[in-house]
Amino acid sequence: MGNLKVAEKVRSSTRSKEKIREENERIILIAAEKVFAKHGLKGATTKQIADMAKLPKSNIHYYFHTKLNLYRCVLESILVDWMKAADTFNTFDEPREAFRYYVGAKMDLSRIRPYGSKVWANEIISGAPEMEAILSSRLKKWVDTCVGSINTWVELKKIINVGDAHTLLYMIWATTQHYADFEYQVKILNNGKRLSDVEFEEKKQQVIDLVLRSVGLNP
Amino acid sequence: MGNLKVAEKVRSSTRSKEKIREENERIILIAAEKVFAKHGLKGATTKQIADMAKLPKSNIHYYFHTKLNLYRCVLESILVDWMKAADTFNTFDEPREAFRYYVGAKMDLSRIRPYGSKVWANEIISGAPEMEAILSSRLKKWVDTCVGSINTWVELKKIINVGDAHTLLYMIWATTQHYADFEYQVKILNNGKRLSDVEFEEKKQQVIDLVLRSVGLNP
DNA sequence: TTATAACCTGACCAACTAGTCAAATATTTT
DNA sequence: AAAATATTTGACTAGTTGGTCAGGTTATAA
Repeated sequence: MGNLKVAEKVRSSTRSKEKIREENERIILIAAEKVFAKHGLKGATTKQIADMAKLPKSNIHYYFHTKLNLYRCVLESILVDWMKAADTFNTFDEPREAFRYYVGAKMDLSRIRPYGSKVWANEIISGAPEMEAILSSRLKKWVDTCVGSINTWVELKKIINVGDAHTLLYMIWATTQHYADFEYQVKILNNGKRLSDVEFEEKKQQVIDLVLRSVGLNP
Repeated sequence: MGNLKVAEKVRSSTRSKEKIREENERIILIAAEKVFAKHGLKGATTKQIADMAKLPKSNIHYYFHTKLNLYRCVLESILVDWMKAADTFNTFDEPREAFRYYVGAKMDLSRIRPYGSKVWANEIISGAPEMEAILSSRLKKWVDTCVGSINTWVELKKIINVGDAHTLLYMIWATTQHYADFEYQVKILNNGKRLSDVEFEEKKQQVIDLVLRSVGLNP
């Protein structure tokens, strides 16, 4: 009887209410990210998300109430990683290092979290109805800082005059995110084979070199 | 009586069966492109397309039978413009001109037909279920030719060694299409104002310069 | 003029969808 | 042990969706 009680307590502590919620929310968020990436907010169905998460549909609504709310939670969690990569840009004073590590971080993010990147892309393509606030506040502020850094580097003749610094940022975003958002096209044009880890590291270095040369730096 | 007959004939010739079909198909394709751009294949509804085209929903089905077929027709019509821009690349023997005019053509396409670019992006993001055949045949062939040209230029020391030429092509595609696919983000980061024609021409030139420098060419 | 073929569209339907709810089960607190 | 709280889930519903179709109008060929 004593042993049984211990056994129960162990089981109880490994599946406590808190842990249950934590784990289920995580499972649902991962499943939702995949489904939203493939079909967008409107095209995704809660049934698909439930099947992907291997949970009954009611469970999805129990934890996240509505599809729109779940979608917003997915976007938020992507933004965290996005901003984490963004931070690397301001970690370095020299443009060579700033670009090298930021582009590298963005490439890594595309590799590690391709579905997240696709959800973000889908959201912007469809008019950013849920992201507009974040874009015009947090992202705008970060971009302004970056543009300032780049302009300073131009003034100090550390990099070539690129005109509007936004253009350069967009090139970096677009190119790095291409490997996530367009990964199916990349795969098809790579003779149907997904890029291996080694191949991807090669491409990452090539993208870094392209970016550095584009601002007049010798890689 | 004779006059009436003439009047009828005029009206008849301006709205002949052939013209009617032509015009309605055009109107529907344009409307569908917008709606598919915003919501993707699954998320778009035939009702939305009908409303956008200011036609009854039955009319959409009369001309295109199914949503999937209409979607395929939209994709096909986009591919035509895409390949037209692609042709510019092989029109020039010198890399400076080839890149300059190809990047310019792709930027123009993003400006002129942003919804088309978005539909294409959506299709690839969602796994290219309808495009896979085209990508692995027509597009693959074109890309192979381009890669060949770029490699030749590298061998002739006309441009710097960029490693895998695909990486460079992806950078060009991603950057130019960014101005169409992410135009809402571009707008928000441009203080909420859409790029004017003059501004866009500036960005186009900046993108061209970035690309040229990235391959070691002095713009 | 008449017959035929193409165009047009409101009404309809079967399938699907987001979200609800009540009842059952499991955990935690008292 | 019992009460309170949280999780689980099948069954259900109101609204939406792609697609059909009959019966109409309009253009064209005979």
